[in-house]
Amino acid sequence: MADNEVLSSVKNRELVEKRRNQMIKGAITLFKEKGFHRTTTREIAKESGFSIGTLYEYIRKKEDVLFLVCDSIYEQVHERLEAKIDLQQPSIENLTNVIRSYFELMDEMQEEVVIMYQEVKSLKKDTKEYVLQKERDMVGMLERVIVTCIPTEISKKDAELIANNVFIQGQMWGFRRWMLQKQFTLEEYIDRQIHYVMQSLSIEK
Amino acid sequence: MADNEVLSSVKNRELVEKRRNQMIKGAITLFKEKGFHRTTTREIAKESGFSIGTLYEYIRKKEDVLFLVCDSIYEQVHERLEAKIDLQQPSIENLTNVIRSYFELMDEMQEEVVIMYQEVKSLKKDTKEYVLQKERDMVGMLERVIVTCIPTEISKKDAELIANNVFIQGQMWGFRRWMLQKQFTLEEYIDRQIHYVMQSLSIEK
Amino acid sequence: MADNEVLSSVKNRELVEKRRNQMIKGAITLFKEKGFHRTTTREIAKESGFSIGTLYEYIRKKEDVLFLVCDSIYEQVHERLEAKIDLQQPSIENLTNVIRSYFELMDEMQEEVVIMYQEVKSLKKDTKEYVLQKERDMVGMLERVIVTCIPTEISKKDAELIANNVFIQGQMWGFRRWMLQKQFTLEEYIDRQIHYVMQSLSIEK
Amino acid sequence: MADNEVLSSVKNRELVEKRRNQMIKGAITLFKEKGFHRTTTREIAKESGFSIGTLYEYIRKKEDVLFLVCDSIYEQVHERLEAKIDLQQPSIENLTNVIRSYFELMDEMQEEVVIMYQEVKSLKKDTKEYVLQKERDMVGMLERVIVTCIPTEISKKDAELIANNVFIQGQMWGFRRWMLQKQFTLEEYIDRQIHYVMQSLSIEK
DNA sequence: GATGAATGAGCATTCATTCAT
DNA sequence: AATGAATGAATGCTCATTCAT
Repeated sequence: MADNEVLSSVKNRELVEKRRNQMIKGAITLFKEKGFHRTTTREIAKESGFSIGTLYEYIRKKEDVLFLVCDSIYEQVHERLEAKIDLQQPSIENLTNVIRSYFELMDEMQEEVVIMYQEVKSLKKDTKEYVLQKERDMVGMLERVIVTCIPTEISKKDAELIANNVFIQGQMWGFRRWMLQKQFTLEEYIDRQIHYVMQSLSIEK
Repeated sequence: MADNEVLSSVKNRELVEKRRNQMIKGAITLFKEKGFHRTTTREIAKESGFSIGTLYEYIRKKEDVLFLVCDSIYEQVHERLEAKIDLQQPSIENLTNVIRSYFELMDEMQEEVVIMYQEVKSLKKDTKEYVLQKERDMVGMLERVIVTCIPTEISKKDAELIANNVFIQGQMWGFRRWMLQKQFTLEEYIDRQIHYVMQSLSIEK
Repeated sequence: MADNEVLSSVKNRELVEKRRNQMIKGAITLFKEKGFHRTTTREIAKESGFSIGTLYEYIRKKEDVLFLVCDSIYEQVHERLEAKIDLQQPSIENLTNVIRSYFELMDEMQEEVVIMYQEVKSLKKDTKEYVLQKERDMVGMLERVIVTCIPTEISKKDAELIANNVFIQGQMWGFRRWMLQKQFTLEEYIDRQIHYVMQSLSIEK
Repeated sequence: MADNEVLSSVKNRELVEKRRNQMIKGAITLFKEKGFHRTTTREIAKESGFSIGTLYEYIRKKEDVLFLVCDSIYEQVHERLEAKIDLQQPSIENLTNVIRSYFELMDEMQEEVVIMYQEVKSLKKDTKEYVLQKERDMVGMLERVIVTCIPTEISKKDAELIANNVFIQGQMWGFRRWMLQKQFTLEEYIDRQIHYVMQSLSIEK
């Protein structure tokens, strides 16, 4: 984890992790409701279950909370997605499973994804770069699975583009829910999108 | 236009329109740089070429500026896209032209699109709903073109999904430029995406 | 004056001067009581007769108030001292008059002098340098009067040293009042100190 | 010493003294750099080599540290000056030696003297009175040496005034170093000032 | 209609001090 | 005796909004 990118006055490692988890949980709740800018540090502290003074024992700036939140979300997505991929042997079925898992994950983590989507831009250059790199990694993961699993040849660029498409179609389910979730069940959405992806990869399903 | 959703103390219609256009132009410049929350009303007034007092003669709340900006952007996109569509007779070529035009437009208006993307959430319920309706309209336009132009049958749902995919693929070119624009030229991007869309529509190209 | 070293959002020159004078007056009252660090910006605003928001229309940082205060005090001392000097023809009597005036001035402005004495160090490098230059100028004035008024020759260095001695003996009357003002009346103090200075300059009185 | 003016939770006398010396040393280092108000208790604890909790075992308030520091500085000055005086028989040479020693001491302890000069005012009434009494004592020492060493008669008042002058001329070397130390070497400064003092005392040198 | 000075609620952040371990 | 995590009052500063001219 990258918690250690953010400086803390408290030395006890375990405690730092514990408090930061409280903080991340509290902050996500609030960011969902009102976004980063409209959430005050006092609210974060309160929601996290400690005082404003204590909050600042574990971070240096309000922005650190946002970074911690973004980092944590990616960490979770990454971890859970990797779990699905690692265990499997390359095969078409495998590919569809991964994509399906990814979509399901995006469904479960809708709110978190929306936060990331809308707030990453508020990070300072360095930390933003750090978080975007994580996003690149995730797209990279999808790309690798695509390349590995399909029997046909595919150019690097095409793989990359399709990986990007899949990636944001997953996110889209969450941040365009007001449009999509009225028309589709999750199942339908996943089935159709996978169908089109397979077509793109010239695979009859 | 929906300028009249936002109340103004000034009665002279023309003047209101003129001032609001200055304001929108100024605000877009600033929002591109620093986002809505980090831009102050004073800055907006200055950039627009009038005083803070005058700014508040034409709006009621800071949020009104954001609404005006979002509305204006959609208006522009809508207008320019409609121009492309209206003139054409339904045909496959026509469809690809529309999609191509849309992608090109998204390229030209990248920054504006990013603003919309990241700031709409800051609008209050009512105005947000208004803006999102515009987005629905645009997706609807794409959907209609798809349905009209292809010779094959396609279900409402499939058309809708593909329209949504195209819609956000266009936006993605702008807000994921840090990823895509390093790998693709606009031409390449458009060609590949259109290719996949056509595949989805079972049209050999 | 150097008011213009401190930026103000308000453009009306006269108003700026008026408000800053209120501010300086209020701040001096408070700084006398509790010093710069223990005085809050809110207190300064209140004592000056306006709101905290208004205070910050006329300064950028709390430190600006201190600078304005220091600058204003020196300005006054300088002005009043110069008035005494300009009008007179060089003569021994003249010299004693200037020194006497200086001591009397230091007596009148005791509190202000104490503020300067104890708070200048809190200024940032640049502004501190600016204020110290004013102090150098004042010592320079005394030095010039000494050199001009006495008939005997005196080295530059000696004149400078004596000017410095006189300068701080004047200040000492204020900031060591707890010691001196119990033992001496102002008259006595001035007479004795002038006596010694004249001795230093080898002038029989 | 007056350490016992400041209450400590720790009972072991030796330990208290040891810790307080660490504290005073650390605090002086920091006060030189940034003054009392800008130095935090945490910094003092760290610089002293122990934790913030431990710091508060040996003092009650932050101001206690300042008192301890001021007291310690005076103690040192007093002690070292007394050493010079005690050993000598009254004589003119003796007087010049004491004054010379005092000036040399002020040179060595410049920074400490500046701290005292600028921070004593931050002490609460009682402790300030205590520290100022020490200053009176020191001036008294100088006064006594003057009276004792010169063959001529001198009034109490004149002796007091000259002692005060010498006292602050010594401090002035430190706190006006930006002005004086560019023009004079320590030797020159001492020689000239002693010369003038002797003149005041009507002693041909 | 235009201006810009005034307002004060609101926010991020700091830091002296306490107290359980 | 020593530690350092926790606390929250206090503070500098910002900024949307108003309103007299």
